[in-house]
Amino acid sequence: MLLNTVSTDHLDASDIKANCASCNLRELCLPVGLNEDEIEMLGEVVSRKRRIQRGEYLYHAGSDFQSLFAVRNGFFKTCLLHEDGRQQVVGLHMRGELLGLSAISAEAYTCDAVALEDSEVCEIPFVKLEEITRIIPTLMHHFYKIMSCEIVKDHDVMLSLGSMKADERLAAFLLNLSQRFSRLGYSSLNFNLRMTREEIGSYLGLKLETVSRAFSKLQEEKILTVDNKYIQISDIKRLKSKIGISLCV
Amino acid sequence: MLLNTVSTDHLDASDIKANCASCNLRELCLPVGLNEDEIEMLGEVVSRKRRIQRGEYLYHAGSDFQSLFAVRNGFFKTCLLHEDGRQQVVGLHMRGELLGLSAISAEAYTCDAVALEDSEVCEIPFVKLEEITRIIPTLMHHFYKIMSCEIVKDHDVMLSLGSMKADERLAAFLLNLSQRFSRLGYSSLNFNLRMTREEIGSYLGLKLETVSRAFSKLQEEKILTVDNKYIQISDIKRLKSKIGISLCV
DNA sequence: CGGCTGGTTGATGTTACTCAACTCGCGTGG
DNA sequence: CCACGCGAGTTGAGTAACATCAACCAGCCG
Repeated sequence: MLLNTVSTDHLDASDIKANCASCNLRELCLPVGLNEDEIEMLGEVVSRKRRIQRGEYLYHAGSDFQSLFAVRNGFFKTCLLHEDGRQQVVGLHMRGELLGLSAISAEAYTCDAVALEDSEVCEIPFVKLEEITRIIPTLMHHFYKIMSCEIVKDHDVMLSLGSMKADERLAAFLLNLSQRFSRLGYSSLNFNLRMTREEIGSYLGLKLETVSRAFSKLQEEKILTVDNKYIQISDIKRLKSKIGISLCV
Repeated sequence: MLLNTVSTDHLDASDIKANCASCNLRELCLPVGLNEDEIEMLGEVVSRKRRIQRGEYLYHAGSDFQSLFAVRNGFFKTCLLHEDGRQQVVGLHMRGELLGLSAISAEAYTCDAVALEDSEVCEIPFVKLEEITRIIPTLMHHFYKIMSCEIVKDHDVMLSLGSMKADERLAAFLLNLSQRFSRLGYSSLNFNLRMTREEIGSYLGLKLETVSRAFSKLQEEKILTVDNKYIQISDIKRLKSKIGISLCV
């Protein structure tokens, strides 16, 4: 198991006032579509930046829900923990994405959020966000969209878990990552995985050995090159065809 | 395949003006927590009731998103369709639940919604709903909760698909149904399934034969009695222990 | 150096899928 | 009326896919 320290809730040296106006995620995160004044207002609500180290928990399942978090930098997983210690990864979250949406319904976090690398988040007290969504219709609309989008993403995962074979799931997973990296301006063909084989497996409903074998299989088929966590996609067309066509067997 | 007729979009004899104030789902559906005036406003927005026959589509994946739908009576499945014709059921929806939330992000429905029995829905034009959520903070808050709840439900399904065995998945599924029936005031121990073994299988990531075998197994273990679609749970404690404990093998 | 974590690969076991036969209930048409 | 086909469900036998168990390697850190 990971040797995690629980993230403390007090302000420390790593806490910095956030500023949406000057943030380079303006086009991806909550501020999408807002004018300068509105972004200023949103900036007032977004209370502060917080640094979270690799392996550290941003929040724990069951703890009191106060805030959403926007990933400003880094990579997180969210996971449900069984009584027996095994975990199901239910989400992977990168720059510009919101964490904690599932907590709104229960007024407590419903899963654990763990940093997969040293990360930075902006804390967004939900009560305040709710207030200003009333004042800024664009923001409310966008927030509805973000939540809806989360549901769509979950459906995609359900599709993958429910009706794909191991290598198809991995292909779908890699294509999804590829697309998200590309949206952030990174290469869509070469990237570093932030998570272990076990975490990928947990996300895809597979054991780590199966994930490893699926990687080897895709490599044998010359679709990609794997060097530990570094992935180079060499034939994205065939990678895509894994999802669409191999289902038609 | 089902011989479905596509639901038409024009008003016909089966369309009746909806009325939230007098609806017996007030405590479950959108009106939760609203006062009389607010419910009146909401009633103005909820445009009309629509009857959907068994097998009929409420909406199709890809078609223009205009409205959410509240299930007033009956039972729906939502599903994603593969190119090869196979489908993944991503949701099952009963009285008091909202349909179409995943469409908000894309401005088009992302899945098909099909009635599993003769049903009634209230149509809620989303633009109008959005307007009044600005005016009625309680409604906005509740709508956020509903969307968040949808995400939580999806996570539960992902947990089931990703890390449970066939009979555990079925147990989790039945317990979920049981709970939802009970919330609606129906028996939590005897109920009729509205869906076929194939649809259950699609929802749980299993083949219909496997679902059938899982039912037989639970019956052999004297946990429940199966008579075609009619289920009687005779030992709910052991049914529950299927999910918690058999994971610890 | 030795121990640890993360990853790969092989041999074997288990689960669920596939294919097939059969039943039951229902509706249709000769 | 019964024969028939059809869809839904159950059950059995054989098989494919994934899990499990185990050995091994590489990199990292104390």
